[in-house]
Amino acid sequence: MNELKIPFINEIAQGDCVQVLSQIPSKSVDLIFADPPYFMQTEGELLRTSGEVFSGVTDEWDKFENFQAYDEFCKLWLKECQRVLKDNGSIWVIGSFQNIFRLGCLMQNLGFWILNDVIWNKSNPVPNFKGTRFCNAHETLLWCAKSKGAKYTFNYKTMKFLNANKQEKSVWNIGLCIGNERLKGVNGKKAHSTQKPEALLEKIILASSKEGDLVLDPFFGTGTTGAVAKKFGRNYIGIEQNESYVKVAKSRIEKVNIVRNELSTGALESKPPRVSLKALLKAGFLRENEKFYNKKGEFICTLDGDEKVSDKEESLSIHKMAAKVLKKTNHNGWEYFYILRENALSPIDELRYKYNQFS
Amino acid sequence: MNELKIPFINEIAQGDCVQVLSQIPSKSVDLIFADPPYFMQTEGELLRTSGEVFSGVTDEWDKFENFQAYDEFCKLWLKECQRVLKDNGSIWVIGSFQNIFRLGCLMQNLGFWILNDVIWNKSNPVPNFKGTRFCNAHETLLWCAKSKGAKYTFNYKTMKFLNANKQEKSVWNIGLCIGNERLKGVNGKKAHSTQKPEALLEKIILASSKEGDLVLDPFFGTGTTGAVAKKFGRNYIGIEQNESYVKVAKSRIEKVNIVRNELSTGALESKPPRVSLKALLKAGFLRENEKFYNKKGEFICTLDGDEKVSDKEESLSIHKMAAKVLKKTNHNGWEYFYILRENALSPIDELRYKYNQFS
DNA sequence: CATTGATATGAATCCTACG
DNA sequence: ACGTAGGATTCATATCAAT
Repeated sequence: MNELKIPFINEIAQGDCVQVLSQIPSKSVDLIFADPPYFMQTEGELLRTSGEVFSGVTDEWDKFENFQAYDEFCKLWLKECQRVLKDNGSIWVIGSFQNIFRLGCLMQNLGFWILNDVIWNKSNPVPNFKGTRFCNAHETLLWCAKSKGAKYTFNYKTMKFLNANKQEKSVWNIGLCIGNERLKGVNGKKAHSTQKPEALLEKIILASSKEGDLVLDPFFGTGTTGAVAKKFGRNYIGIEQNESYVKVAKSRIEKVNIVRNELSTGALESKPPRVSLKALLKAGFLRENEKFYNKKGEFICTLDGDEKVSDKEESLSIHKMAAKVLKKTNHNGWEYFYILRENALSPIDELRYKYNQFS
Repeated sequence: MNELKIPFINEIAQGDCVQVLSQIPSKSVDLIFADPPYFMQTEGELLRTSGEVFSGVTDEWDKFENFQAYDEFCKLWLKECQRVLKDNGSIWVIGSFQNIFRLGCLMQNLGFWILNDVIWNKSNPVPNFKGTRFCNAHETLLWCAKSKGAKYTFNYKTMKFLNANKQEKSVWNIGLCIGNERLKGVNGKKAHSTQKPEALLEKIILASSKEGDLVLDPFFGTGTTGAVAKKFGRNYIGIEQNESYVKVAKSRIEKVNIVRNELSTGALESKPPRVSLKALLKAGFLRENEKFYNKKGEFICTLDGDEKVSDKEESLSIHKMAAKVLKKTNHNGWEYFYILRENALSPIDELRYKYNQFS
């Protein structure tokens, strides 16, 4: 195995994003979350309807000459991200309409493969004070595999569990980062102008990483990614240029308590053991010529040899036989068939778990 | 005025999109809605969980060699759209993650100015059958002015009215086009693989066009844009290559009934008449040294000359005076002040409407 | 007629571990 | 790396038949 010496693990590297990235070995990171400058192109002051000045993003780090300069900057850090990402890793990038189309186009051109564009639908957005457009109530996240056809981690069942046991969709309703969660500077003002809510990072990390994975955030800010990574038992690397952000992030992450549960460990993703009929027969869990019934107790077919079942017309796998009965193309035979034990129906699905336990 | 001879008004031009566009005069169109091919890049067959083949988009018109070919195609029709659009017109483009980032980037590069990216959040999306990603439950619309700083139509109050009198946001919850609305071919199958819901076009047209405006759709399909344009008293031009789509669209639009109400006419957008205090005084609606009260009947200030009001400290406009009392920078004085008529408080806001009516 | 249940379907970048 | 067998996977609506 290649023992890569990866620097900055569970640390914050203060410095230029691309320069620090260049020190990280290729294919060493499982997950990347990037919240780059949005290049908002705001001009002048925006007044609230009350007449106060709205405190938006006016930071120096959000200023670029033009689209071309912004594109070039993004191409640099995106290429480095692609290099440090493991072949089966994935990357999330967040933006809004000012920059996300440039990022998406760039990423496609670089060979990233978009898995989803996820909409962060803000439940409490800043209104459009002047009534000149629709209230901009969302931001867009791009979730990409390293390349077309590349593998990636997706904890489908964990996401489903967190969504009232329904398949999670591409639109997420999450509130802004406000209240106690919003980090304040010594002056009582927000410490960072674009701090992301932990709920957003929790979903991202639980969806697309495993316990012990390494999560990289090249625009670490006040460290939401690091805090959530630590909370759920992931490792992190933070890169941040601004010293005051680094300071805030460090003390924040120190205070984080680790949570270990079925969500963070990926326990919900476990798959049933792969056991063959042959093995079950050999171990005595199935009998020769065993009769298979459906849930209602209707006789369907008989074990034929040690691999297939027969309905006297033909010999098929349990899956194909279940599908045949249901007039479908595919069906899971383990879930369809029952056998008789002590005059009662017993699901064959239990057998593979028992076999796995006792062997 | 320039009397442009615009062809194809309230007709469907059958032919190549760019070729037909080239026949339309520059700066002649108020609104464009474009639903181009998405370049879905699907491969092979997708099976439903039941084992049946899912009938997605396999049309020839959605096939392109690669991103470059797609980009070049889009650049051509987008440039023509920009040419035919009036300086104060706007354009909507719809897509999903396969193509929208390319379109957005292209449009920014061409000088279009993004006003909003609007999310069509589908209430009943097709699930992800295999559980491999988040269910793709939305599409993205780009709404752009012709250039930075260009004017555009936005019927803010109409949108607010339709959203339970709250400012409309950038995420719209709208269902898929199904049921009776979905046009069927003679075989009973969907006539077009990607027919858009009328609810979507209704919102777009009511938000960003005026009665009598000309709405262009360069990818007309089965004519949802034309049907909704006609319904709300707008003119349309449809461009569609496929003869069978044109046929369906024509008969569809013929059956459309025109609806004329406060939404379609833009009546909700009317602004209060601009009347000066001087004019009100001269016409006798205000008296010399008239006393101004707040809603509670508390005396606030006195008419000072014929342009300002005075609280004995200073002489200000009614707006600045209202703001001063409320300790704000700005406030609408017309809505704040009342006068005494027949021993009752009467809003001064009424005066400018009365003046307008009788003069 | 109201209710229930089975079936159909919608812009889709839709499997993976093992040999 | 590549082919193949095993087996895991769906939500909201509309329609229509059956009760």
